[in-house]
Amino acid sequence: MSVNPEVVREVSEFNNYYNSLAELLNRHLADNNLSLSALRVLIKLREEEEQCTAGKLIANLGIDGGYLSRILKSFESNQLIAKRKSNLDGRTWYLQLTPKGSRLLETLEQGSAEQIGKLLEPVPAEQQQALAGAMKTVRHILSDDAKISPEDITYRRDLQPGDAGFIMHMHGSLYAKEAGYNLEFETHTCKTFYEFLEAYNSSKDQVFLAMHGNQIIGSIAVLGHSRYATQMRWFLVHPDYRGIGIGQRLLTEAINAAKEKLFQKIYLITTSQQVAATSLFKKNGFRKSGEKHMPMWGLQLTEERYEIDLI
Amino acid sequence: MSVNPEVVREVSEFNNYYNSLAELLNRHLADNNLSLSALRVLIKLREEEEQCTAGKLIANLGIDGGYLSRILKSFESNQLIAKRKSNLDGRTWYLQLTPKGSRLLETLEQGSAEQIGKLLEPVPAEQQQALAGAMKTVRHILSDDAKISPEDITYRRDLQPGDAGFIMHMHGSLYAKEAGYNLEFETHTCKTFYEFLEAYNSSKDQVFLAMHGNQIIGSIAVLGHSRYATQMRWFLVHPDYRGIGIGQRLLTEAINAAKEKLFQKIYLITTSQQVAATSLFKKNGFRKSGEKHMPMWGLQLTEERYEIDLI
DNA sequence: GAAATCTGTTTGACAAAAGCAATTAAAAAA
DNA sequence: TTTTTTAATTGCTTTTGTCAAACAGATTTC
Repeated sequence: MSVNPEVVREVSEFNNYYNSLAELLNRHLADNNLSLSALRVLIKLREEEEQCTAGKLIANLGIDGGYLSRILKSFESNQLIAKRKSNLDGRTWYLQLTPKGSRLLETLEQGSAEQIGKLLEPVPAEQQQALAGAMKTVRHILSDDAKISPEDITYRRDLQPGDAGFIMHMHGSLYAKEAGYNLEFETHTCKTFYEFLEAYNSSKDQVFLAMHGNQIIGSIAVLGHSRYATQMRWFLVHPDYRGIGIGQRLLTEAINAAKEKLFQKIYLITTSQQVAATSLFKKNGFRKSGEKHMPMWGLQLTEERYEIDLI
Repeated sequence: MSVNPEVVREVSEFNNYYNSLAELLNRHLADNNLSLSALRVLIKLREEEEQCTAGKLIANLGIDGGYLSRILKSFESNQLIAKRKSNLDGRTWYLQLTPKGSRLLETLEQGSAEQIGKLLEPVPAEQQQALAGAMKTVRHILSDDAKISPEDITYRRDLQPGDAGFIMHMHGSLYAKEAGYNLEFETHTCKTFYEFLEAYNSSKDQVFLAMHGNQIIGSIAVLGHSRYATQMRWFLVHPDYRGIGIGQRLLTEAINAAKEKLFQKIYLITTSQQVAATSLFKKNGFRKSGEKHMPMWGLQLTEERYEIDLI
C-alpha cells in the first residue's frame, strides 16, 4: 500500500501539535507523583484485569524492564497492586490492581477530565461532537483493536433534515467506487428520494438509520406503495462498518416495520452484483421473483427482484 | 459552554491511546541525541524565523527557563543556532537556526516521516485520507491558530457521484439548524437537483465545489434554463469555513462561468433571511428584482429574486 | 540621577525519569 | 545433567526536567 506524502505531513504536524497538547493534558500527573509511564502501567493493569505479568507490560507498553520493575515495586509498597505467584512458572507474578489502586486511577482520571473540561469549555457543543468523532476516527484507523463494535452503533427511525441528502451521497459515491456506476445512478436515487419525500407518510413509510456518533453509516427504508405491498429501498452499510451485523439489524427492523404496518409483502429491486446483500435477503426469507438484463448506470447489469410474504 | 461527558471520555481515551503512539513516533529522536523538548524548540525556531527570543520560547512551549537555557547552549555549541544580541534590550538574544540547524531538522523530519510511513503502510489509501482529515479537524477545533486558511481550500468544477447528495445534505441540515426550515425544504432541494441532474449539460450548466481535503465545504451552480438567462443555485458555505472569502470566490467563479457560456443574465431566488448572502450578491452587482411573502418550509418567509446583467 | 524594582536569561544543585548491563532464579532444551 | 533461554530484579549511569538563587540590563520611583 502506497503512502501519500500529504498524509504523512499532516500526521507529522499533528504529532508535533499533540506533543504540546499532551504536556498540558498530562500535567495533573505531577500532582500525584506519577510518571506518564506509571500511569500507562496502571491503565494497562486495569485493562488486562487478571493474569497480567511484567513481561506482558514490557511487550505492550514498550517500557524498559528495569524501570518497570521499580515502578511495580513502588506500586506494591503503596498497596496499589497485589502480586500473586504463578503456579505454572515460578519466575512470574500475576499483577492486579487493588481496590486502592483502582480508586487512585479513578481520581487521576477525574483530574484528567477536569483538564479536558477546561480545554473544551470554550468549544461550541457541536464542535465538541466533531472533535470526539475525529478522535475516534483516528484511533479506529490506526489501532487494530479499536475496531468498531456493535455497541458503538445507534439506530434512529426518524428522518431529519439532511438525512435524505446524506443517504443519496452514500449511494452515489459508494456505488460509483464499488460497482462503477455513473452519475445516472445518483440521478435515479435522487428521483426516488424526491418521490418518497413528497409522499412521505409515517403510517406507511419508515426509514431506519444506523449511526456512529452523529454520522449516518447505514440505511434502509420501507415504502408503502400500495395497501398490500411495500418496497424496500436504500439498503446500504458503509464499507468501514460492514461485517458486524449492522446490515442484518437494519433488515430485521425493516421487515418488522412492514409487519407492524400490516403489509402482506415486501419487494425490492437490486442487481446481481450485490452478492452480500442478496445472500442476506435470501437468509431472511426473500426469494428471487424476477430478473432482467439491461444497460444501467453505464454498465450492463442484471436487475433482480426479490420478494417476501409476511403472512 | 457546557461540556459533554461522552466527549470528555473520548478525549481521555484518545489521549491515553496517543501517549502510546507518541512513544513510537518519537523514538527516532533518541538516535540523534535530542529530547522531545529540544525538538520542539528547533521546530519553533524555524516557525518564528527571526526575532525569536528565549522568553518567547518559554511562553510558547511552556518549558522551564533553566532547561531551555541549557538546550540553547548545546545548540549553539553544535552550531545549530546563531545568537544575535538585541540592540533594543541588552539582556535578550535573537535566536535563529543556522543552515546546519535547518538541515538537522530536515533529517529528523525525514526519520519521522519514515516512522509514519511504516505506520501508515498497511492502511488503505482512502482511510489514510480520512485519517489526515480527522487529524486536521482535531487541530482545527482545539487550536486557535490552526485556523483554516484560504490556501487549504481547493476548488473543483466537475460533478462526481456523491456530490449532489452531499450538497443536498448540507442544504437540508444547515438550513434546518440555521434557519429552522423543515423537511419540505430538503424535498424541494431534492426536486431541483433531480431536474438539474436529468438535464445536466456541461455546455450550459456548471457546478463549483469548494473542498477541504476530500470534503465538500461549499457549493454553487449556474443552470442554463433558457438561451439568455441562467439561474444561480445551491450557494452555500459550511459555517466552519465562513469569513475567509470562500463565498466570494464561488460567486466570482459562477459569474465568470455564466459569462463564458455567453448568458446575458443571471437570476437567483433566495429569502430575506439570507443577509450575508444577499449583501454579497449586491456587492457583486446583483439587484433585487422582486419579492413576495409566503409560507415556506414551515415558516413565514419573504422570497426575494435577484438579477444581474452580464453584458 | 541614584536606589529600588522588574524582567530576561543564566547558573548551581538536585530530583525524577529512563536506559543499560550484569545478576538471579526458574524453565526449557540439548 | 548440563546448557541455554527466559522473566524479573538490581546496581549503575545518563538524560531530562525542576527549583531557587544569581546576574545583568531595563524600568520605575522618589
